[in-house]
Amino acid sequence: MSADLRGIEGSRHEEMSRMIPVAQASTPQRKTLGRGIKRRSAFRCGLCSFAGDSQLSLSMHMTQVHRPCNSKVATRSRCIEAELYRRLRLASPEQRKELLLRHLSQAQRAALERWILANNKGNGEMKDARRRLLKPCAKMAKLRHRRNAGITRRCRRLASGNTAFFYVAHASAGPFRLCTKSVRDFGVAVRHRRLLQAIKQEVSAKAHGCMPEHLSQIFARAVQEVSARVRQTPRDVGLSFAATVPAKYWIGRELHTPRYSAERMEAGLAAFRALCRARDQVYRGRSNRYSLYMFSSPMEMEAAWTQLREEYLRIWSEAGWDRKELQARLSRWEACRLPSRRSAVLASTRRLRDASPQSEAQLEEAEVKHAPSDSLLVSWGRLVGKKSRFSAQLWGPRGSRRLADI
DNA sequence: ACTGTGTCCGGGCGCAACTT
DNA sequence: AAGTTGCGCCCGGACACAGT
Repeated sequence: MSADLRGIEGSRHEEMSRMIPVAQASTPQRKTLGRGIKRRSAFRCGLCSFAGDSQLSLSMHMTQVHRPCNSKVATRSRCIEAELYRRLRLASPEQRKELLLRHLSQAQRAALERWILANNKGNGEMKDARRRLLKPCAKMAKLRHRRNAGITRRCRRLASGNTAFFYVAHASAGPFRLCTKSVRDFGVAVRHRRLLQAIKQEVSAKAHGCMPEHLSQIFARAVQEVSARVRQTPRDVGLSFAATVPAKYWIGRELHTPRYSAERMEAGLAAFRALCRARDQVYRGRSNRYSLYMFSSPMEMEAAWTQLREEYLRIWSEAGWDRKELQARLSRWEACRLPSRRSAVLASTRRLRDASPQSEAQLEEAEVKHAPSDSLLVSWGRLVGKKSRFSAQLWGPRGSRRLADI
């Protein structure tokens, strides 16, 4: 089976990758720096001379061309069928069709189809299908309720003593969490859910590779267009939304705006844009404790958090919430996060020390001096804006030094 | 009584460092 | 080189509680 499909690797992957658009891949602020991947001139492979024009083309290249030929492990990234299937889903239906027709032989198409049928059981929802491939047992309970996906049923006790069920449809469209008003009729909730799904699809179709600040316009337009198309006003379905920005590094969770009804779209989008502006001062993307500080220094992270925190407080207090309580809550969340932030810094410090022997003594001094105390992270906040010796040594004057530059 | 809102939680995916 | 691990990001769902 894999043998059938391996025929597509090599000469064809460049052309394929050019044709598949992928979210994030071309997003300018995303920096890709990893195994054999260098960022400088477009998307260039560090192991050969291949130069792709998107992250997808490069990752396809890495997976297919540099895949070890003796690998027998069927992990997600090692399974050709799963990988091809995953990437095809990133393309639009037209592009997918063209890719399949142009680049796969009949035998390969049949092989892929067999694999999809074997692993997918013809389920409509791709996401659950994918989960099912990975953990067959764990997801079965949810698949039984496939029809209910995206609709929450709530049981309420009425004054008469009887109970009644209400349904609320919800969905995510990028950073926006959408939900509708609760209704008694499940069929109505299903229609609401379809509307939300349509908005979601519209947003994801148009948001490929765009900057986060443009997402708000795309979202607003999607709500308008889809509502007009299905002849249901946002008011009819009681559409409301909240937007989120990632903040796990600082508080272990996302930050979100209050919920805004569709009538207050502009206010909600303004809040979202404000949070984005603060959040996007530093790297946004997948990273771990080792790679985090390749992109932003702790001081930069701290400065971004200070601003993000301020914006969050402003937005919620404008919505009528008590500022002191909000501050207390943020501090509580922050406190829970301090140990892992500290370990990230230590991991990064050790890594930089190993990579930069000439400054070893200085780094060790900094580590010994600061490592044992949680106050290190707290003190960063105070150091922001000052030219601290610590920051100057590790990350250079502008805090933009990377391992690759060392 | 009914509805809207915020919080919390769990699970999957992707990436990169680490270990074998 | 291959496999493992840890973690951030993303998403969906459940629930309690306050407001109308």
